[in-house]
Order: sequence, then structure tokens, then C-alpha cells
Amino acid sequence: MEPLSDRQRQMVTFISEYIGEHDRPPTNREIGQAMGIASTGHVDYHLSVLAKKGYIEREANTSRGLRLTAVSEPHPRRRVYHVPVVGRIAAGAPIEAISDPNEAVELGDDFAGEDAYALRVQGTSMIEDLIADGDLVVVQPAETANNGDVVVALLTSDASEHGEATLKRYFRERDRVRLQPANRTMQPIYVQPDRLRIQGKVVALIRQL
Amino acid sequence: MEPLSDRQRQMVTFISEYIGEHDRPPTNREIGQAMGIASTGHVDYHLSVLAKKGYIEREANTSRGLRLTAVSEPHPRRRVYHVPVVGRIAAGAPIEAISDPNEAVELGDDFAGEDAYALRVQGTSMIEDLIADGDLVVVQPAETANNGDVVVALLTSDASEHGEATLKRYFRERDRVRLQPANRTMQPIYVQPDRLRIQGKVVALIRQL
DNA sequence: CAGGGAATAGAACACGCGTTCGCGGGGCCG
DNA sequence: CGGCCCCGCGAACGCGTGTTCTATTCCCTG
Repeated sequence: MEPLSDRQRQMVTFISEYIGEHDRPPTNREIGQAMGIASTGHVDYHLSVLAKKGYIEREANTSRGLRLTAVSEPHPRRRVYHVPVVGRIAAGAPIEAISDPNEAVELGDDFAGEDAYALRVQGTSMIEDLIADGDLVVVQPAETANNGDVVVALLTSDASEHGEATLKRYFRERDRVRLQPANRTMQPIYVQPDRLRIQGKVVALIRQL
Repeated sequence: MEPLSDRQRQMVTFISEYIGEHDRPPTNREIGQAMGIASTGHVDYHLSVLAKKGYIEREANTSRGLRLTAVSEPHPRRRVYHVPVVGRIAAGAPIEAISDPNEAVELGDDFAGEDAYALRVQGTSMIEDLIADGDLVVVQPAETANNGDVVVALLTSDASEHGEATLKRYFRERDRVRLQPANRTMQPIYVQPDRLRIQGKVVALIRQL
């Protein structure tokens, strides 16, 4: 990114603070006053430079017609995703698509992506993988999985459209797929690949204590 | 909150959307145009009503001088906290106060509070509580704890200032405190209450897979 | 030293934009 | 019927505000 002069950096800082305080961009005159610039024309000059260098965007003939671009944010403000809790999942039980709009979690981009969603785990089928009843799993939609991934899988028990969703570890074996629970008291499920649809991978786990 | 007429609710909605799109409030004329109101005076009338009812705040004689109050936000925009990962913790080992500014997580207010911080767990001392090596625990600073809480405790082995930090379950017993690991191979620690300082409670657990 | 880029002043112009005032029309209720 | 509230129009006033132009000073560089 193109470098800024001290004065210009100072101006970006002021704009950022002003927005934080007022929820709207400052006027040219307000900028000038804050920076000790007497001439609005001169403020305009600085703004045009900032725009050319890409630190702000301007809208012509519009009051307060400027906005900070991503690069000029002090801390690049991590993306935060709104991850809805869309239902419950357990071994052998279908996802209850509750989709309660009240239930959702905010997660940074280390845990969630664009269209991630969360499911509340029901039961102890994954207990040996340290996934407990009541935990929240964050699911990233995916079509495929690697061996050992914890996935949300949909079993189309016959040719019907909808089947059972389940949370298991995925293992591809020759001509079949093994869906392995992490619970000694439960047996793995073996299924033909064409009877299985992977809904997504579990990318994170959250537990509230 | 005082009720709004349909038209007024519609206006709040538009303002909210406009801000979402432009990062600045609309002008009275823009509001009128969007809502099919020909007279700017009439828009002003509506705005004054909204202000009186507390849905917006206005600043007189200021272009785009309005802002939505908390109540008028569609989803009240959950608070998101920047939770720094300040170190590692294990049974019997002190917290390494790495405080790497690069490592932090963004968490919604269901998981974290104002001055929460996170620690990466080292070792398997809490494995039976389903807290694994490498997990992240979110700690809410606190002076006291209830029986059974998972706490970060500081053991001042003698009268010295600093001691060892450890992650354990807290149990008060008559004249002593039992710090219980969740690992059959480990023994509980018994300590006099005055040799123990509770740093905080573990309020959430996060694991990236 | 000449020249060019950054910083600045001052003034003027032309819209942008909030505010005010007067007027009219429905619907509801005592 | 006579208020009263919500909804709307239109116009005008006047300050808010972006834009443009002309000059000036300082510093750095060739």
C-alpha cells in the first residue's frame, strides 16, 4: 500500500475516531478544524490524495461522502461471522431443523467461514473424541471429507430423498465407507458411498460451562 | 418501548439498511425518496416523532445528523469481544505469559465478557472432563468459585508472591481446598485457602479441529 | 540555483440539506 | 359535529458543505 505522509495518516486516524464516536463520517470542515487546517479547500486536497492512494472512498457532491476502506482500519477488524445454531444432531437421529433465530453464536474467522452453521450435539456417541452431550459443533459445509474427519453425514437409507443425519468420523475403505462413532458401546456404520451424502465437516467445538 | 406506526417502522428499517450499505446515515431527502414522501418537511416530521419515541437520536442543523439507538437495531448487534490468548496452562506448570498479540479469538457475548482471556491447555490433566491438550479455555476473571467449577488457580507455595498456576476443579472442604484433576492417574492437590488465589473461572472451551 | 512536490490560506460558488410554515385529507372517538 | 392524531404536499429560508481557483511557503533533489 502506498505510503502516507504523517499528516495524512493523522487525518485517517481522526476520521476513524470520529466515526467511532458519531456513527457518521466527518465533514471537510470538521476535519480541518480537528487538524488545525483553516482552509476547507486544503482538506479537500488531502482527501483527494487519500482517495487516490486507496485509503478512503469518496462520493462526489455528497455531504460526509467519504468512507474508510479496509486498509485504513487500525486493527483490520477481524471478520466475525454470525453462526446460526440450526438444530440438534445425534447418532441415528435426524437433524431437527429448529433454526431458532434466537440461537446463534458470533465467531471469529479462525473458527467459522462464510456459511458455517452450528449444531448442538445430542448424546454421547462421540464421547471418546471428547465431544459431549450439549456441546456445539461448528460445521463447515463440504461435499467431501478426508479419512478421520468428523463429519455430518446424511444416510439415504434407500433411494429416498431424505434420510438420517449423524455425527461420525469418516473413513473410506475400499468399496464402502465406515462411519465410526467414538464410543466403545457403539458399532460403526458401514455404508455404500452412493448412499451417503456428506453435509459438512466439523471444524470447531464449543462448550459452555 | 413506545409503539411505532407502520410507516414509522418502515422508516427505521430503511435507515438501518441505508447505513448498512453506505456507512453513513441518509439525508432527509434520501429518506423521503425511498419512502415515496415528496416533502422534506414531512420527513422531518416523522423523524421528530421517531426521536421523541426514542428510536433515533438527532443532532440539530447537522447533515445526516441522526443515528439509530440501540432499541431500533433489527438484531441488536451482539457485542463481540476480542479475547487474547495470553498463555499456556497445565497442571503444575506456571502460565507462560506469552501474550502474543497475534493470537486472539473473537467471541460473542455468550462466551466471553469484558476482560475475559484465553489459555491454551497443555497436557491431559483434565482429560476426563473432556478438556484435551491444545484446547482453548476461556477464562473469566473471578476471585471466588463454587464447588465443582473449573478454575485457574494460583498456588503460592509459601508466602512468596508468585507460585504455580494450574487448571483444576475447585472443591471447598472444611478447612482446606481440594483441587481435583480430571485424570485418574493424577492425585488431587490439597491446599490451605490462604495459599490459594483464584484467578478466574473457565466459562467456555473451544477446540479447533 | 531551478524546479517540483507537499502543505496551507482565503475567498467564492453552487448545491446539499435541515428547518419552518401554511394547507389539506382521512379515520377515530367523545 | 368537533377535536385530535397520523399522513401527506409545496415552498421558501438559511446555514451546511463539497468543490474550484489563485497564491504562498518550505523542503528536497538534480
